[in-house]
Amino acid sequence: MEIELPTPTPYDFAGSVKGHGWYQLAPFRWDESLRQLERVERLDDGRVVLLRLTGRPGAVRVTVETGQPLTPTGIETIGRRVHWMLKLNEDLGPFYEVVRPHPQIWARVGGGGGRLLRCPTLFEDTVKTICTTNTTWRMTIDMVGRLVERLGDPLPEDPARRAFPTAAQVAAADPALFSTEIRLGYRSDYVRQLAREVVDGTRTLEALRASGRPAAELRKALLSIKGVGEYAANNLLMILGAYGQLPVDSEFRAFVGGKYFDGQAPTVREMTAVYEAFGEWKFLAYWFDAG
DNA sequence: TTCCAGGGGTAGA
DNA sequence: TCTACCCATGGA
Repeated sequence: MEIELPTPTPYDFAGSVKGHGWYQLAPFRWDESLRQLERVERLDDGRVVLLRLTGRPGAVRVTVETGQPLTPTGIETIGRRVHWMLKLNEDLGPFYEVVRPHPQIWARVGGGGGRLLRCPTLFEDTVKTICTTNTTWRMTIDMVGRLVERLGDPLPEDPARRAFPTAAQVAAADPALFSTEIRLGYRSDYVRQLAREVVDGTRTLEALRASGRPAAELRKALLSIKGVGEYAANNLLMILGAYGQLPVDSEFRAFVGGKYFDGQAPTVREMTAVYEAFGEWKFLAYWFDAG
């Protein structure tokens, strides 16, 4: 069956999805020939379905591969999650205005990009962000792939493809599995602790997705997660739609140092000052400045 | 062998 | 607030 979600104007489906590496992490998969984003998704009732997303004029089409018809609740759930993942609710108009005078950045986002892909739950985005710290992107892809492969629910029609594990599934997993199979390194303890906190209710992670919360409040909550520091918190603020903080990591240092400081070793304060004029849109300005 | 990759926690100042 | 040191993992 199919669901059509109206999109803002301008909107570039592929540009937005591929503007960030998240589309390369399981259970997302990008089909370049079809320009289609796929994702195995576990619904609240435990059913596992395959979503195929494609850009249409004025809309995103969601094709749901499923043996049995979806319930109205299931359809509503999928629509809501896809809407969240694609950030279709955000008003990027002010961002476009701020970067319009910058030809290089404007060329990369002016046609409707900038709605960087996120996951249906903040739990998944947080786990993935932790898996980007102190490692290479290649290893992040592998770590997330193993997490999904070992703990996620299989798609009935193709059991090799799986959904992202729920917090309950991560919390209930045998700890030995992490060291022998999933191999997140020291990140395993952070991920498992977060999953336990979510399951036992001591951390109401998904509540942070509610709109209207001040960025400072979100930031404080995110930094209280073990394994989430400055870089990870600012990356998650971006995920949540707050773009006023920069993700200062080795990539940021290399890019800003190379482009604006002739390869010298500026301080973090000097580097972040480069994007000061972009105000509440610093993250996206940096992101598309870097390419 | 050593270094380090899209860092972060902790102890000690 | 700042620094030194440690942390699993795997590639260079």
